[in-house]
Amino acid sequence: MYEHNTKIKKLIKDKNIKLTTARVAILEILEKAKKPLSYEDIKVDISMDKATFYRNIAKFEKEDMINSFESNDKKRYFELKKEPHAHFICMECNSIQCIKNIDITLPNYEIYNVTINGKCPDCQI
Amino acid sequence: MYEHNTKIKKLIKDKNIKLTTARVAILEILEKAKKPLSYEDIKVDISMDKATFYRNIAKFEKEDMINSFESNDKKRYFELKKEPHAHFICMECNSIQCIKNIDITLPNYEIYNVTINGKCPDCQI
DNA sequence: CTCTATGCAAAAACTTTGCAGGGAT
DNA sequence: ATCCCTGCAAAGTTTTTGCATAGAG
Repeated sequence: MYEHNTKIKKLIKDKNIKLTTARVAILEILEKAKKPLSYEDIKVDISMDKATFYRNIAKFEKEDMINSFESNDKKRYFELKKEPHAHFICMECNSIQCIKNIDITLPNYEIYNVTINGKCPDCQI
Repeated sequence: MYEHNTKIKKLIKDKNIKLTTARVAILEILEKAKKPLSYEDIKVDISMDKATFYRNIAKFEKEDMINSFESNDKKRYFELKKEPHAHFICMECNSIQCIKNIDITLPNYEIYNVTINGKCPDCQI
């Protein structure tokens, strides 16, 4: 079973955690999305209890498989871990944009992620 | 009344909003703190209903008098508006540190504030 | 078979809202 | 006198936890 996505399957098995339908489903959606998603975004596409969702998210974070951050709509957003980048959150339209090629370093600090709040180009009057 | 803090008083009157005990109290505490505070931090020093607190915070934000951001303890933190700077939030000890002298610009974006999550120097093993 | 994962329901934590009374201008 | 502000209580939102059952290895 779960033959339909070898890549996701491998992602899970490599961490020595159990391969379940719920886990495959969450990771598949995050992979396809190519942008951060919240529980509300994800639940549209899968039937899974929210407790299961959040418990799996917690496990994925612990295993360093995903990143999360909070937007200004009070929800947490999740994405598969990939090359480091910042997130821009527009306070007008609430859109989230990935900002690559941003270079932030602080001596002696280890940086996990960067969130920038402001007004995006589309929302400038 | 409220003669004890002319600066805060002026801050409020300049915005043409009513000068109330609650408003003066909140702004005085934020001014003295010199670092971002949450409702929980602030309520220790003043007796004020949380509804009043949050309604005034909403008004202050609308009037562009304060900044706010969310930490990873799920609470919102508030500070008086001053020169732009970033906030570093340590995921280990939950401390919040103001980072000045950081230069982040994105062409066509208007930046309100920047939050950096990671591990602070004290929490590196 | 054993141990982890899941679903359901209830709780938790922080913030917001409705409403009636109080206070600033 | 008018309108905005305040306190209280109740509701709202997102995330977490307890417990019994189901499922992966």
